[in-house]
Amino acid sequence: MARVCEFDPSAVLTSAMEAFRRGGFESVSIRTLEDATGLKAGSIYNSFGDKQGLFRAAFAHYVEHVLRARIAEHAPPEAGLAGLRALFISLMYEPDDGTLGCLITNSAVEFGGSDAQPAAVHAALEILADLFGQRLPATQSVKLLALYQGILVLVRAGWNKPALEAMVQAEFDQLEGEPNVA
Amino acid sequence: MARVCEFDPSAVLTSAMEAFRRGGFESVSIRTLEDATGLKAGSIYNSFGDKQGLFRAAFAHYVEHVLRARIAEHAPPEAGLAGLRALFISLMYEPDDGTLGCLITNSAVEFGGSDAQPAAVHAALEILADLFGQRLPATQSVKLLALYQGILVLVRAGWNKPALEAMVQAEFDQLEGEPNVA
DNA sequence: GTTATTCTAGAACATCTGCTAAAGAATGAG
DNA sequence: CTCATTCTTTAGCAGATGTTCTAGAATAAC
Repeated sequence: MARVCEFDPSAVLTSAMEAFRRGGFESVSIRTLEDATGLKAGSIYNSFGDKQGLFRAAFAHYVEHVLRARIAEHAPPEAGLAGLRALFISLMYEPDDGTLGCLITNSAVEFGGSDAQPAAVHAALEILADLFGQRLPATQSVKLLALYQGILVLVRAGWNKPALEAMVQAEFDQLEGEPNVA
Repeated sequence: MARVCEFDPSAVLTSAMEAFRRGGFESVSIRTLEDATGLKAGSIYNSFGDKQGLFRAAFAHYVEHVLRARIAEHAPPEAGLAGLRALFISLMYEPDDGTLGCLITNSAVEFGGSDAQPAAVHAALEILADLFGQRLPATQSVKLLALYQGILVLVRAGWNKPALEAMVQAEFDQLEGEPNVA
């Protein structure tokens, strides 16, 4: 019926996602996104409506292909607390030293000041909260959620990673030593 | 010898600080800072050199008058672990529901993607690390640092505060129940 | 091959960005 | 008062910003 798209949507979203992870929403320009994705501005607007639309798509892509993939890899349902431990440890071994940052954490901070915190951010945090809540009592699952976010902040800030890793190990040692009922 | 400044430096820095806490560095424009501080662009550049200079000054102002003041109020040296508990709880009772956010946490995230993470951010994190380190063993003090950052992310994201508060109470109950040696 | 439809390319727009230059206003030393 | 010095104000610049418009290219049903 008409001309077909030339680009690979998944590759484009991955590139845009990376750019947004690195610089946040505001300070990544359409020109930068052109370079990152290989698309021209016209095509971006044709495919995603506007910059926010591309961000929304990239955010969803992140939740699906980074967050959910990480959970599936390290902490599948049957892996229990050991899986959660592996999940936390994996945060210290990100490809580029973790300075890319987590798009969820970064967005929570960047949009936290505006009136309209995107619902997607809250929903993404809820995924982690649910994951922890299935394997630990309420207070401890909230603690893990906060710890998770805090670790990502510190990793992005370049904090000493061995110290963070030792802390995670000690924390899970304690968690596994206790009688815990979800 | 010459004309004297008309503005109150501390008030100006407080206003600028608030603007930066709300929106970060990048997305707060000089025009916004003019409105926030009451100064005209010319005066800002005359007094602080450039936008980064104003930010640096506002950041130092935050460390001195918000972070250090909060520590002095809730967790003076003699207050021990109970003081740290009060410090953490205070994060949930910020004037504007905490959506302003912590300038340190926000900056760690915003500048984490660039090559040059400002040294001031690391130094500010170190203040907290030292505070915790004086009252707890290493692994637990790192945990508190991460928890602190994570709580600020979650508060800024609008997360359920009573749940966070309960988590903090439980965590410190456990911390005080153990035999801890710094 | 025609044609309706969709994608791409590139230029262009209005607005906003950080920043500066020039002129006017206030100060205190002499 | 005089005058050098410093602050404040205003206007404006050059470049970047998100977005749109138009022309051209590719597709697939007919």
